[in-house]
Amino acid sequence: MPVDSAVANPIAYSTAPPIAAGLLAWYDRAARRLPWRAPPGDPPADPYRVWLSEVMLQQTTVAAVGRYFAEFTRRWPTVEALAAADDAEVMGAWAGLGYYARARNLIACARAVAAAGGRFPDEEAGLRALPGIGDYTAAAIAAIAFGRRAVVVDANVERVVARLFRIETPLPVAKPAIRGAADGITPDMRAGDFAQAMMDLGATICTPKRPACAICPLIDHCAAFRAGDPERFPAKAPKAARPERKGTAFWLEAEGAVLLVRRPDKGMLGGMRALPTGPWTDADPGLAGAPRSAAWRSAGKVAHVFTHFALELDVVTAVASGRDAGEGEWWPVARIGEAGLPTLFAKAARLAQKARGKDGE
DNA sequence: AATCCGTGGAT
DNA sequence: TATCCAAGGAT
Repeated sequence: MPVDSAVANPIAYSTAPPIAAGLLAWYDRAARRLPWRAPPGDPPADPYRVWLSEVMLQQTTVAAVGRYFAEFTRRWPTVEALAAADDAEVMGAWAGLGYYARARNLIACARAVAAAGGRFPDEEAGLRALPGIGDYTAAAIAAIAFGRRAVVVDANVERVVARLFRIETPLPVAKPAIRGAADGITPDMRAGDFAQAMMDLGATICTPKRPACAICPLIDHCAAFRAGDPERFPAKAPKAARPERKGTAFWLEAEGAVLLVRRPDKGMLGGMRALPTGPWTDADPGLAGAPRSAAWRSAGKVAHVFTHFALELDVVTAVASGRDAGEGEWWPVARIGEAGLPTLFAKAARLAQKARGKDGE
């Protein structure tokens, strides 16, 4: 197939449309070197690493992904190794990275691929059918790991394209038009490099605020630059206000261990270890939902902002005389850092321990 | 189709 | 400090 030669030949853009040609020439000079990425013009990176990085990078910055990618590939170097891992180990390793449905889907996807022989599908449709792989990720893996021509549209591409063509329609209504425009500039050759070049451009030059148009390789093609208003694009629909909720987290200690629970798979922080909590509501729920009645004392409050609401969590502590089976999981306090708590509960745990330390000990 | 789902860095 | 926003997906 011409796919392989397209990937292997770094000069294959010479006959590409002008925008792609200019962008690929820039990419050959300026590509960011990233642990999961093959250098420009090189053969594609390992599909497992491409897939893992793409899932981690969903709505997540390159800087945040770095050490998680290193740790995951160290512990699970292949898709078969990841498929064989315990769920709790993987969820714990993901703790702090956010959007935990990604970790649950990551496990399911690894097992589906391993069960099918350990090779990822090399076309968009097959990839799209796997858990946690949507339109963007399917296109990205097909292009980056397999050299397929695919229209890869993430938030960077949306911004670059909206500016190039000065698309006035606000997101998300503009998505089909933006995808059509992206299709129109996607070359047949080096589709993976082109996709990564668009994302590098969006991340380093065509930034949301104060884009560095003076050094942009596409300056001669950009309608928004010509009009003098690139920062206006992409237009976006106004977003809803963020409500505030209140809740209580319970730190129950007995014999040097603290009671942890596993949250339900669906909903906030699904599938993660956590401190027991009551409801998260408009009004302060007090001690509703306490794992048992006890002399609860407040250690203070933790503020945490999620995507669609802000939470103020009152952290209360108590010491129990003994452990009851079936309440949850009694975790050694001294090793709480290894429990894989999401950030909200890691903050709450720090506060609880600080308060307990003051009490005496 | 609109809503739900985390976190931390940049501005 | 408050707001924005990032290599989106599932329902």
